[in-house]
Amino acid sequence: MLSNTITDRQLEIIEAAGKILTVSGVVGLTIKNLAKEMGFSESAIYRHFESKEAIVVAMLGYLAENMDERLQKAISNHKKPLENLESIFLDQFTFFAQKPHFVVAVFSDGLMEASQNINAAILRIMQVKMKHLLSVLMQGQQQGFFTNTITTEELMHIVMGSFRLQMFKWRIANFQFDIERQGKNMLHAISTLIKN
Amino acid sequence: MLSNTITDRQLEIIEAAGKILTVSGVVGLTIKNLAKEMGFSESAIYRHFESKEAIVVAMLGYLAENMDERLQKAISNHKKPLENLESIFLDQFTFFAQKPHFVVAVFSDGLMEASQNINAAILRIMQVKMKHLLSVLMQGQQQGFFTNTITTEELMHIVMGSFRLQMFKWRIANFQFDIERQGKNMLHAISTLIKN
DNA sequence: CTTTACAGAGTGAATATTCACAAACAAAAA
DNA sequence: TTTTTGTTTGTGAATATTCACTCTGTAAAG
Repeated sequence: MLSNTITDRQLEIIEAAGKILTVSGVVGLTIKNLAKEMGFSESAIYRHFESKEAIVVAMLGYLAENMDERLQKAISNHKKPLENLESIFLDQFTFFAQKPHFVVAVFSDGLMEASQNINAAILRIMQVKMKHLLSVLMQGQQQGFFTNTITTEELMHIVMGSFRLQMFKWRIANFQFDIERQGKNMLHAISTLIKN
Repeated sequence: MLSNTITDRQLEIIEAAGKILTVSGVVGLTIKNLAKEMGFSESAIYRHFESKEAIVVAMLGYLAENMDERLQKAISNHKKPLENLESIFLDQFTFFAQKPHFVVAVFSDGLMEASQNINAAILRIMQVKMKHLLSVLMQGQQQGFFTNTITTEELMHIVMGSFRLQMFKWRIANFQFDIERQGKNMLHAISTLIKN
């Protein structure tokens, strides 16, 4: 849980790493490129992080924290489950639209294979998302808004799968279409399908 | 369409590459490891392929051809759309259960970033799958078996997304659960959801 | 005077690829 | 039958490049 009090410089580096990810992908994320982006030497990077892995882990941890907070705010018990589901998705799409590099980071296997720590960090992000999603879906089923013909887990699988595929498409299209618009369409289709 | 008549040795190398992918992932797929797996020197690889990229492209092309044939056989106009949908999925699960390395290859971004040719080869595989899926889903909608509340494309997105996520889960679980059984469960959930 | 933040030069390991060369074999020529 | 010629398939050494990371020095701020 150790709430990493990240320095300003570290945050700058994380953001530079993000920019590189967006433009050049995982293979482009090298210390050399990172140093160039920061405008100083390679060795200087190691003043602020002990390893490249630490940079990526910090970045993913930052995302996980951020996402948890955002989703918590997006969901409310006063709203109907369908509205909450909508909020989750819109929140995600808006967030990723602003920071597309996280799409590369989270949905990239190149990263996952790199190290166990990174792997774990990515899974943690997925779990954050699933935690909120599960609670909303379950509530929806219990209150009779969503279909009960399949289990909550199955429902979540389908919803998550659609979301991830949407992100994948956006990514291979080089972020060249409006993810918020497309995402809204997809969300609408899913809603139609799972509504009672 | 130049049907690459692949030599026996080339096929052996492709299969060795597959084995490496399953065990060590994309990062483990080096010429050195490939040579070790084949039991001869690194340079000998270049007797059979002009580059590492060519090996991967050949491998993916082989998969695409294979998949197209298999799916064509799996689908029949005499069967009901739901049965056809089932056949597609079961065929896929059985195939990937036998050759798990293709999961690594197809669902890996590390590979996609490597080169445009590889990228295109992976997309071609997706398109093969989507071609067959779309026809079955459309037929099912026209004949009133599947819901018409959303478009065929939206339907396909949801179905494909669920399939891909299933594969992802299997992969990060290191192929340690029965994909055919789990896949069948997921298929059942989807069927329930999209049936009229 | 000590700490911080950087630069510059360098290290070893890993990478894909190329090179000159050799063994095995086959077909054709003597 | 022997000799010649060419092809296939391999070896081992060397190539240039890239990578994450380290060591040493230095200038400035506290």
